[in-house]
Amino acid sequence: MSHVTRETLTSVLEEIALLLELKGENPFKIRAYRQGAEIVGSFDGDIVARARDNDLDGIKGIGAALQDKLHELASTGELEFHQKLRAEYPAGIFDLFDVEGLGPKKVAALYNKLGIDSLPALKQACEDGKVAELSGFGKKTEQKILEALARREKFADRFRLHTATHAAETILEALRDHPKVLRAQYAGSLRRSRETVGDLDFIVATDSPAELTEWFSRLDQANEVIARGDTKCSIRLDNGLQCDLRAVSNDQYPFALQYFTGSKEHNVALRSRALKQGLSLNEYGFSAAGKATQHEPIPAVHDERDIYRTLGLDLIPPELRENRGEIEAADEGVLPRLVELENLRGTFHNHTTASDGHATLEEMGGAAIELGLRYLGIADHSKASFQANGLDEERLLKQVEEIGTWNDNHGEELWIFSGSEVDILKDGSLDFADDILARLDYTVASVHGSFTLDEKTMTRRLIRAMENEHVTMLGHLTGRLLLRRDGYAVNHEKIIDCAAETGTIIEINCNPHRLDMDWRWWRKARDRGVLTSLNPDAHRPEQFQFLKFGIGVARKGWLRKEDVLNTFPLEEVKEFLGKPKKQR
DNA sequence: GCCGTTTTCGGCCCGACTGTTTTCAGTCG
Repeated sequence: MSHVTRETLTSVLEEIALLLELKGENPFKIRAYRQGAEIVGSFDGDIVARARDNDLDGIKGIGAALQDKLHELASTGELEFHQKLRAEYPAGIFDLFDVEGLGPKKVAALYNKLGIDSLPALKQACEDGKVAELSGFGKKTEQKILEALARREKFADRFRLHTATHAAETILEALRDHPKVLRAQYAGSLRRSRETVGDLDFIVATDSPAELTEWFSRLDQANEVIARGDTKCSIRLDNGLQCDLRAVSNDQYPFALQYFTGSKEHNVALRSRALKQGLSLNEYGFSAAGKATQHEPIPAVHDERDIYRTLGLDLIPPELRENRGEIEAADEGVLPRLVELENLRGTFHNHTTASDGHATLEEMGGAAIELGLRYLGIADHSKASFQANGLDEERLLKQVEEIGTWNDNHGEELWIFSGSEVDILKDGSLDFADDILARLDYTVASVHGSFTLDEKTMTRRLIRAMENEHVTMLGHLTGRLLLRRDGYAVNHEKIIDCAAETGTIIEINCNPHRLDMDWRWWRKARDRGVLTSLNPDAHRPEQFQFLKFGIGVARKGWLRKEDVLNTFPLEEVKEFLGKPKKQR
């Protein structure tokens, strides 16, 4: 029996939904499977064990049929219903859904009428002009499919935050400078601080929407205009990133901003709450829902806060809008006061030219002062990371001396903590002996090799490291590189429990390639009493800017100022690091 | 397939845009 994970359950449910769509099944049944996948994916608890034990009663959205199917899948590793559906279509057909402009109806037509079952077959059929002949298709559709196929080979379909943020801020600035724009903001997953984004959404309030969409389509950055109407325009930038503009009236603006910020799941939950109050909510406003018996006046709405207030909720920060308990918390008035960039007083885990950084200790210190930080933690690589010019004991102790000199001269302005990003070796031991580590102010323990251990062994390896008195924090927990490499297998729950027991901090690595540990785990970790540190892992001064991405992760993870070590004043950090780990 | 202080049956979010049509289906968000 193959090993069943949460991922197995969600992907099977999603695949069933797709296959049912191909067959032209009842759309509501299809949605039930999709929602089932969503619920399983974000379930707070060991959903795999619950499914195996047939203990799924009372989970909203998982009815009798899905319970049976999940139980069968979790206990046997297979699901007959799924296998049978799958056998009706070739495997390559799933790739067709990824082509822009192709949905279930068109994919079904391509397969049923032309036998197209793979991307190469699709390309060939378009080039032969066969696709244009199908009813419901035409010359333009055929051309667009070819373009979409070419684009797939050339561009990524998702983008990391530094790329997306840079483009978004440039365009937002231009929008706000436009004389006909009253208010403007970017919405979508970027506003929610997701770890990667698929496209950018801009909302503007204006009295001249058509003029704005026209202007947007002519932006310098627009490599291609995908669509343009009187209220909506989509362009594609040179790097393939799609940007959508929605132009609305000033009255509609808060609704459009709320709606397009999402998430979809959050909005669905919000709308159903509105309906219970006799209100219908969409991207343009509130209206009376159902049989309008006697409708109370709908309160005026000027901004997002008013929308939430009308629904009896505190304003929910965009980062929390994932339908993971934020609506309930807002209802009870117990939303956390989230940490902000301005709360940060220092930062740990930064590199210098001593290992693989591009700036000297003095340059990094100078940049930290310019940023207004009160303290800085240096943590260069250890000797096992020879590819990164890791420090041996001698060079490390020399650096400790240099930092001492810095503190003698500049400590009043910027205090530097001497540390090490010490490698966790394959067996969980550390790259430096305890007596060396004891001479440092702090350490970040990270895995830089032997990534392919199985989950149990990898988890044991990390736990052994955390049990060391001298390990202050764990670096980039899973080693993932977003859009490039999955993290190594590790049992997050056990790591979080161990961090809580041993008093080990888990860093949020703020590098936009990592953003590790993932935001989805932080609320749980926080509730167990685990502390984090927002670490830019800066290899050059500009990379202190990564802190803003880490703040996004922390906020998405429901973290408050008091959950983040580097919001503490210097004296408190010194006191904290001076205490034995267990007492922190 | 799921759900129920309107319902155990009959609902389930919907508006904008494009392309293929000749009044609308499909896709997207």
